[in-house]
Amino acid sequence: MKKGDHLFLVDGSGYIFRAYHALPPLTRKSDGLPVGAVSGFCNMLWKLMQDARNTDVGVTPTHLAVIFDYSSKTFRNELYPEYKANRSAPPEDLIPQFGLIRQATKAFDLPCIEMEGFEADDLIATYCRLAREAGADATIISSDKDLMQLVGPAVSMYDPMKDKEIKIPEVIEKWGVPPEKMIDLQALTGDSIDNVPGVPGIGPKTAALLLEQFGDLDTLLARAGEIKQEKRREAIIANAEKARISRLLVTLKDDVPNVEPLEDFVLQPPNGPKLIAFLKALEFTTLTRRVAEASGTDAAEVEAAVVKVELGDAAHGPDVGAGDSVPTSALRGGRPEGAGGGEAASTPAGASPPTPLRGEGDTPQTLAAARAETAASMPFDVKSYTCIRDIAELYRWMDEARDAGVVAFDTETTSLDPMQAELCGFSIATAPGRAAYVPVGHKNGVGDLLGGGLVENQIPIRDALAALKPLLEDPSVLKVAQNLKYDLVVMNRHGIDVRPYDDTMLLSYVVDGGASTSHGMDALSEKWLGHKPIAFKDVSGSGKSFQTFDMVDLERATCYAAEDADVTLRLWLVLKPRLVAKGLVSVYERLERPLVPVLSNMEQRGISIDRQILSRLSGELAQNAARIEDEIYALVGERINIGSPKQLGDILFGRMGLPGGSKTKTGQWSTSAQLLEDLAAEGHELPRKIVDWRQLTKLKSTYTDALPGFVNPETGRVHTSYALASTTTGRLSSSDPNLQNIPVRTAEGRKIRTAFVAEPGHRLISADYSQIELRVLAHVADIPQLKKAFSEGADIHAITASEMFNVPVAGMPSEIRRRAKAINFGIIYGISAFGLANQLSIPREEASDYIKRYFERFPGIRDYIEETKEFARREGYVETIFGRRIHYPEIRSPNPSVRAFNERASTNARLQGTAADIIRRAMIRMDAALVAAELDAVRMLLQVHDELIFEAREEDVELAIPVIREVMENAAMPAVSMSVPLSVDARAAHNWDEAH
DNA sequence: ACAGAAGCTTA
DNA sequence: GTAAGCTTCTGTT
Repeated sequence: MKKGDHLFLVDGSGYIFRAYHALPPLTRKSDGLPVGAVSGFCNMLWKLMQDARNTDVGVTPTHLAVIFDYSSKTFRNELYPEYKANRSAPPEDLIPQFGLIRQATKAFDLPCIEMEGFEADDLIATYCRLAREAGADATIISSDKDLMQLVGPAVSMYDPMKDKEIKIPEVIEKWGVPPEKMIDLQALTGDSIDNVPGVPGIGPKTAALLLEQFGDLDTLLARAGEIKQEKRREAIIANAEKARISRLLVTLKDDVPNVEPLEDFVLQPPNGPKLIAFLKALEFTTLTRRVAEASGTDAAEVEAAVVKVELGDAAHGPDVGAGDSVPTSALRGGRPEGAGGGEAASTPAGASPPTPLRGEGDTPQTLAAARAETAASMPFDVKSYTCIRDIAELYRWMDEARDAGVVAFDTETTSLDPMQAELCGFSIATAPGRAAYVPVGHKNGVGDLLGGGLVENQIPIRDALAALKPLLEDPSVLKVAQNLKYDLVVMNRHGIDVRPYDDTMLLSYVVDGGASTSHGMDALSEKWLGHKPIAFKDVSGSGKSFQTFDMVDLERATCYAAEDADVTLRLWLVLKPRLVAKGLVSVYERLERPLVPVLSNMEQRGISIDRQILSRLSGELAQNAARIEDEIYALVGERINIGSPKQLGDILFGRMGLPGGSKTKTGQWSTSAQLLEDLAAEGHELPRKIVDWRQLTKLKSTYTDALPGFVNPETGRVHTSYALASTTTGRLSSSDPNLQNIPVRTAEGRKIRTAFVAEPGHRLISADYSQIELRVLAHVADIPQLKKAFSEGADIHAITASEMFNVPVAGMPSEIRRRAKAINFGIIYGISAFGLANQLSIPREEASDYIKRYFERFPGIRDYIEETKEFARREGYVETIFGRRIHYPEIRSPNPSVRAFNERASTNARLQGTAADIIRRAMIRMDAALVAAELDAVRMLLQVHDELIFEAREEDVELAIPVIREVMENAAMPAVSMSVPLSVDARAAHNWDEAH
């Protein structure tokens, strides 16, 4: 072996265990004897060997060996008799697979390595060392954390089941420590599976923290007395010896004697017929075909090998054939490869007769009432749903939907992020109780992880979508979905549009805005249908047991997915009439529904970020934060966790006795920035440093470190997700990542904005409304002075100050203007003397006096606030000028503080909600206006409440800006003619910072 | 693994 | 004083 060579070491024992346990329980049981792990293992080996011949692939093995555990007794048992003592025998159905995997390895003509007294991990460690010393690289095919200590510049790991490489950064990401500290970390945490004791009560997070603080295990144990947390300190002192033994147990032995020379591992082309004989014996038809194609062998000519299966003795030696043997086919019950999972239930003919939605006589009102009644009262029967696996049946359902004229539609995918989600299937409902699921991308368990492996008898995705597309785009059929934007992004990516449509989430948002906390389907179903649908996590699991939807067996998938469509259709039947009854149709049709494709497009476009800028910033922030950290430690005298407000409070106000500390509601000392700033102003050194440290670490963790992880690998851009129905006021919200709170206030923070960039040859255009909420206030409250000021383009805060304090605008002290500005914002937020006093750091009496004076000068605003409260109390809601209703069910609460809160929120909601409606109207019209100006290439990317960000070709910028301003400034028209002009500032630049 | 609190970012 | 979302810490399950 020489420099440039690449050794692959497959952790055979680890692989089979992991593959077995990764199978969902249902699939495993119904499959009789799973050879899924063996199939997955063969697929994986084959793929690795294919890559070796494909020089386009970056990492290609020149040497390969598969390593196994020999037996359970190793040198570690001498050290610690309890090692692996509580490990139970492998599950019965797993036992035969150990032998099969060894046989598979031999069928591939690959070295099958094991040694008595040593674990596979020790052999792997030894071969890694040998490869390293020869100047070669090594890749360990495993994801076992016990092996991560081996990772280094020349050694990486590869998780074949997640198709993920594990190098130094990945180890740090997962465990918080670099590979060379993994041994110390494991010594502290122990391992319950292997019965490595560790220190009780110390988990990976704490261990990483301690190692970060003390450097390594020996230092930690020597200086354990310095640990601040009592419980932790005691635990470590008491268990120091256990930690030392644990370290011996988890340290891999990289000098196992008498190992095979690496030269024996040189990768040879596989022996086609020999391999095929084995694969045929196990009925791995797909892989048999692939191998036959690749090796130019006629598979039909090859006779299946006789494969014996060991029963009994599980992780045992090379003498295959010991114990009773039976042919595999007998054990596998003759099932074809990978036929895991139950067959989905199909509807018995004649069950649940469809209630047609078209063709009923009667008046619209009684019809609607009858439909709503049916929808709410008819029981749910998830067993009655159909799983469509036949193209002719799918076409019959498409016809049925077309006849009904309304169809509920839902997609099932592998991810919450619609830009990365893969379609698993879709469901439709044509009448209450009549729904079906069409699986198109469900996979078998581990058996087919690397390449294909679709569950059999699914309609090919192309064919299914070809049948679906005409229905989704049929102008005479209404499609109903819950949160359609998600499904729209997914379907758009498959070249399918959806129109016309209704969205039950948005119907609920318009009908019940403010009254329901969530407009999610489960909540709506319980509220309107009195039915609790199957929870997603009951189908897909959560946490460790989570599996993507494509791994869910078809029966359960059908129950879940078809029920969602059924629920959606019934919700529509209930909610649509209520929309009409409450006179909210135009709010829904003008402000909500049309925004769905607009946002879908914005999300799909995404925005470019410059990762280099972020990574440079991240480095700078880390350095500066580390410097401040050291200064803080020096001032405090010990290495506290600065990120812990609890520890910080104890030090600042407890031990150091700084003044002015107030308590939060849980009895902790408050360490808010405001309070620390005050202390800093009094000349204390430490609070200033803490504030600075917090700013730097916040910028680093939330922005510079997190944003690059959101870059979509296919598009190279960041695609946020906008929620249409998550705020009470009508604003949008942004998440994953939130692009509505990118820093702007400080110079340091603004640097992050420079990383949001336009494509080459393009510019970002930022257009934002100036003082939109104050303008709305001036309009709705009809305040002459404010209207005049806005019409003249005057400085509104200065005018306010001038009115209140009788000082001329010219030469006004900035402090006076600042106070007026705070009052103006206070008004928008539903002012209180308490809040204003806090904001301005003045006594409450003084704040109260300001407010009084303000209302004397602007009596119209006091009237407006009083009218709003009265209306809200009487009706239980307030309205924006476009008729959006926002409910405040608690406004009549007997609790004065709850009531006061609702009063403030409702006065604010009219203003914030109206402003939100205005920018929604602008967004809805924007595309058409740009197209009309032949600016189709100008793309709206982001919305930040009062700002829109566009990307435009350089040559389009000049023309685009006036079009954008025009649309935004006239967005209220013609529904409302505002008595105050709206004003928009727009600017173009290469990055968001300069454009803003 | 999850939930709540505290803190910080935006409009 | 309004409206959001994300990270870290902390304690519980």
